[in-house]
Amino acid sequence: MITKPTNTGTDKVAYLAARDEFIAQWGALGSAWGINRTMAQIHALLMITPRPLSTDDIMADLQISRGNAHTNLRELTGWGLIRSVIRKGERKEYFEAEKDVWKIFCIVTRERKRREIRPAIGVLKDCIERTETLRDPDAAVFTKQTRALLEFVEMADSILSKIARSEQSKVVPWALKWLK
Amino acid sequence: MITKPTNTGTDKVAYLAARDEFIAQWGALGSAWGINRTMAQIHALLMITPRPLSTDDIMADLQISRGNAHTNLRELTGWGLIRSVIRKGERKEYFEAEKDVWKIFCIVTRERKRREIRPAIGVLKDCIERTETLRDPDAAVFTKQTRALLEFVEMADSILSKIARSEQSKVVPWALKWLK
DNA sequence: ACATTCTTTCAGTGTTTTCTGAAACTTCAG
DNA sequence: CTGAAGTTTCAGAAAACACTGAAAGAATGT
Repeated sequence: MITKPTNTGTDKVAYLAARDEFIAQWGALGSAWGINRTMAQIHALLMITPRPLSTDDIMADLQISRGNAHTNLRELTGWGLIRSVIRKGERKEYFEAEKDVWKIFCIVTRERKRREIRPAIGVLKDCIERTETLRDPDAAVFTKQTRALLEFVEMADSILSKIARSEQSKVVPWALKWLK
Repeated sequence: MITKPTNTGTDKVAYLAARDEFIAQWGALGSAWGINRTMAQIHALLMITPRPLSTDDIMADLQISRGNAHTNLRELTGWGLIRSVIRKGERKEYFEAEKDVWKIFCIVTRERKRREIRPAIGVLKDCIERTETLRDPDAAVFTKQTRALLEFVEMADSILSKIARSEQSKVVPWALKWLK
């Protein structure tokens, strides 16, 4: 005899299916933006789980090895997207994610600025410095183009800094108004 | 006897060194953002070269195979970042890049919206739809969190659309003013 | 000191992504 | 129609990247 599932039983199944879909897609999205798939999936899992999870919980849920889970949890901690939680009386380490979407945005912005935008600015400045006094006509075009890029990237950088330093409560109403 | 290099000779050497550095770093930056290294390098090369280049020119310059050059040139064309130029009387196809930094930004924004943001919005909507009526408490948390994400992504999408539709001449002065 | 529990590391392996090069195809001039 | 010039495709090779699992290292309690 087949047991008739309870309502909460079917709910759980539907929920878990949607949840898995979300985790999988979030992982794929991460990939497209240069973020390791597993890292994005762990992040997704922690974002939508209302309680801290241990390394073993995550290994079991995503079907990944301890080493993989460990490395990516550290990486996420490095970004500041998750933090570890120690429960008193327990030796195991648990992890919980920052859940506020605005804060997540600010963290990612700050980190990408630090990791990629700043170094790019350095390279551009270096290229300009090394070529701006040269007489070669191709060099002149090169300098001009890298200058334009530098100017743009520096402006984008400033604007992002400003936004990421603002409160969501100030930016969102402003954005809504501006969008009309 | 070692030939003393002419001024323009040393200039060329310095320029080529800076140029190679730029191309290499632009490639690395592309990688970090989920863009194929070669595609980014070809883009860099075309951006800073004041004349259209043929597939063979690019193969020689970046030391890559015909297939690789071809594929990535098509991909860049697909993004709208470069266009092919046919010189009359010649059968070979040449390529030139969009050089206006603001236009490049708009193109990349539009394409990433289309390729990644819109599908992400689809996934989020689907997850919400499938879980919003469930009674399970974890499902409720899940729906709430995905709703928050959806709201944020949709707002970001609108703002980017608006910016990418604007003229640089309108946005830049506004940004400068706003930054003070 | 020792056992237990948990974390960290990393060499080896597996997977995914990208690249090569040669063959097939297209286009065009003669 | 034929051959030369150029383009496209794609199977297999190479490179980059990610993952596993087991061993070593910490931390804690007894």
